[in-house]
Amino acid sequence: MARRNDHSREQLREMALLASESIISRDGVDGLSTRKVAQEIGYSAGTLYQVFNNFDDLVMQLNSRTLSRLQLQMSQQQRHDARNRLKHYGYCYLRFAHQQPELWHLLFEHRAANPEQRPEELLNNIDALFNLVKVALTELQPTCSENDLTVTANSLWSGIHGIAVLMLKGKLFDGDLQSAEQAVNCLMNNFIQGWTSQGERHA
Amino acid sequence: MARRNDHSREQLREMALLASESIISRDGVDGLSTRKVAQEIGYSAGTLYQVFNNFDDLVMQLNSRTLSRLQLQMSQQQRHDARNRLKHYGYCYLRFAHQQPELWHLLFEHRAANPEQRPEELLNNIDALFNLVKVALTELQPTCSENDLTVTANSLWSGIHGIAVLMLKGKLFDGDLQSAEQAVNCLMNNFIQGWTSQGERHA
DNA sequence: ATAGTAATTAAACAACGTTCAATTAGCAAG
DNA sequence: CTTGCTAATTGAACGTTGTTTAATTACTAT
Repeated sequence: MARRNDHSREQLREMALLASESIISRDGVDGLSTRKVAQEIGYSAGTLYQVFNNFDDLVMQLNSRTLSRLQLQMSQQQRHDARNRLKHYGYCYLRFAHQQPELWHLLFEHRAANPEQRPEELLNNIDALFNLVKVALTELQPTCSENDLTVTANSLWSGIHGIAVLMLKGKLFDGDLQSAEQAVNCLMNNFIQGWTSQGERHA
Repeated sequence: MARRNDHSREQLREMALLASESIISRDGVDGLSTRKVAQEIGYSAGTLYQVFNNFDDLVMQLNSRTLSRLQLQMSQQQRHDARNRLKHYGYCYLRFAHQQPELWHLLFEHRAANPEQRPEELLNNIDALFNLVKVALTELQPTCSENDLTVTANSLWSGIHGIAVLMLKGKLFDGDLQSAEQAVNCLMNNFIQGWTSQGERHA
């Protein structure tokens, strides 16, 4: 029996999340289980329920970490030109999905039994990510209304997300990064070209 | 014990797939199980393995049906104008996802343990769907090369797919159909506008 | 009718998330 | 230093899951 003061609750949480990431990188998303995590950190499965509400809670907290890592990668090395910055965001997103397909899959494809218990941290990180896109778009069209901006950012970024999804799904883009990057490039170029072309705005 | 000549193999398959769809619409994707299907058709779980290689095989065959239904919806009521046809495809795709979220989720989000055993029928249906898009794009740019056409169709359709994914995910677009349609409209307008604008092509 | 074949089943297996009574460790008071 | 209380930890149990297999049963052909 592990002693009671060996690790604090916070340490336990940290260990469990770390172990989870290790298990996922070894056995894939479907290889993650409470019993494996428990064994890896030297506790029994029941103890995990002192730290997490349930399995989905563990996954959510894992996703929070993943998302903030992604956000970090995207927000660093800012380019001056808004156009190139948007492209950079798309490539970052894609590269992240390609480098950590399992964590990415868990982040965007996991279905919680009770979606209501999504931690705020995760929702905030999503918002922060979308704001990066909106800021860049604003620079391209300073006169654009807030509402149109939101729709446009949503549309464009959904597109990038779709490319990442289908890249990992494997069939489209031969599942390789380069051809997916080509798709991001194509989408970005045409979308931005259309959006900034004189005449009517298409929000 | 169900009698041996009560149903042919093909009938059994049909019954199982029908029962599966019924279970999914009642209990959701995660409510689908071999035992439930077996019970619903009056056989034991083991018998299913005479008709399906495994659970994933059943899901794949279910997905084939779903996809061909989607393809049917998309290919009917063809509009003459290529631009409007593309939009129609997008709306169809979105509406289908919205009306049958569980089957749609199973179709695009299910991860087979062994992805190699995807039935050809499913792959063919995917190709057929993409061809609709490519044909419409060709009409917009008859001089476009086959390679550029493929990249463009992939990019555009991935974008539509991404919107559908995030609509069902619930957070973006408030999870409602109307605002997702707005996003499709935005993406389509800007993308097509950019792609058909004079000057450089962005494949 | 009987022998042989093939479909069907029930039971078993391993693994899953989750719960809970029992146990044990740590701390505080006497 | 011992005793008693509290709370962390555990192992076993429950109800699931997909899948396999030995035994049984139903049909067919001789």
